[in-house]
Amino acid sequence: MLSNSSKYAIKAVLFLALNSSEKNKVMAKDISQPINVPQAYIAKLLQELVKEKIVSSVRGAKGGFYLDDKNLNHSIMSIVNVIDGEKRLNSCMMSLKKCNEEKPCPLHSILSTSRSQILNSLKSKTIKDLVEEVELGNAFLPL
Amino acid sequence: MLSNSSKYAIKAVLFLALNSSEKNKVMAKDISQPINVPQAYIAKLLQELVKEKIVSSVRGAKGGFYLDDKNLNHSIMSIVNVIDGEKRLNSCMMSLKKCNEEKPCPLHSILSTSRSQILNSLKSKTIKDLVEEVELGNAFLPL
DNA sequence: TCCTAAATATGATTTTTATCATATTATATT
DNA sequence: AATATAATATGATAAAAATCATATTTAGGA
Ligand code: FES
Ligand code: FES
Repeated sequence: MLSNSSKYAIKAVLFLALNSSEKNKVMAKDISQPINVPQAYIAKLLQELVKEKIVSSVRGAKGGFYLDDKNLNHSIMSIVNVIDGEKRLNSCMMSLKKCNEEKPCPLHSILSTSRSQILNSLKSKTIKDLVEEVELGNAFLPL
Repeated sequence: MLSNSSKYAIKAVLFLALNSSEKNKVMAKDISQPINVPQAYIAKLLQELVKEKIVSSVRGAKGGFYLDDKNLNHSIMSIVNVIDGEKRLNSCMMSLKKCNEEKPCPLHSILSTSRSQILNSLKSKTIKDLVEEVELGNAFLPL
């Protein structure tokens, strides 16, 4: 479904959303442990997100990663797109050249509605939305 | 979502369902081209399916692969399970240790219903079901 | 019984994904 | 300005997935 890297990235972003701010930056090494992803690995992923302006950062002493209000309004899909690329989730499930509505493969008929729901959720839900779920106690973030 | 291998395997099985029978076996090399998967690759995948009795085969002259009535009643999920293993589709989408209904991650809340629908379809739909869709002209099998 | 055809077992190679490591650059503090 | 700190750029290594290759086994036909 999602790559490991995307999953890690989402965890890290949510962690930042909950535990950082412009005046309270968090270093890679302090993200690594609570989300259970190796430091060098999460650092690299965060760098890609910074490049796409989904995460903010400043380097040097007192530096670190954080999310500002603009960052918080990005969709979950935008994270996945940066890390996994656009086509991972919408290619044909039977590996036809392309997923084709006019000439759907047999799996298309039975799976594409559910898949669209997933894609739509990922597109419409923002980081902020998920954070709210956690704050309301409807969702959890262990490891 | 599904691995390449699983997608290839499903294509091959559907091709066999439509073009083979006990008295009309099809060789790996004659499956390879129409489904657009390299011969050595599809042969290996089919061997795994034979081992799990999802596909039938006989070797030697006049041999080849085919599906019998029993084979046709296997679910699509059974193919995926043989090729990808059981946990590819139901692990936590944020890579928590396990997908946990009691302490769901933020993605769980928004995605798990759709994912369950996908899993249920894959479990309930048999090879025969999909073949019927193709025969009715509701689904297609190019490349 | 031989010969040929085809799957099977096995494993090698390539590509992609995941993971680790480090030298460089930018920032704050002294 | 000098130093320490932390991200960044870059690339190396490891593991997994995808792909390719081949010797062995089994079945049919001459
Ligand atoms: S998923 Fe195969 S055509 Fe859409
Ligand atoms: S998908 Fe994360 S807990 Fe179910």
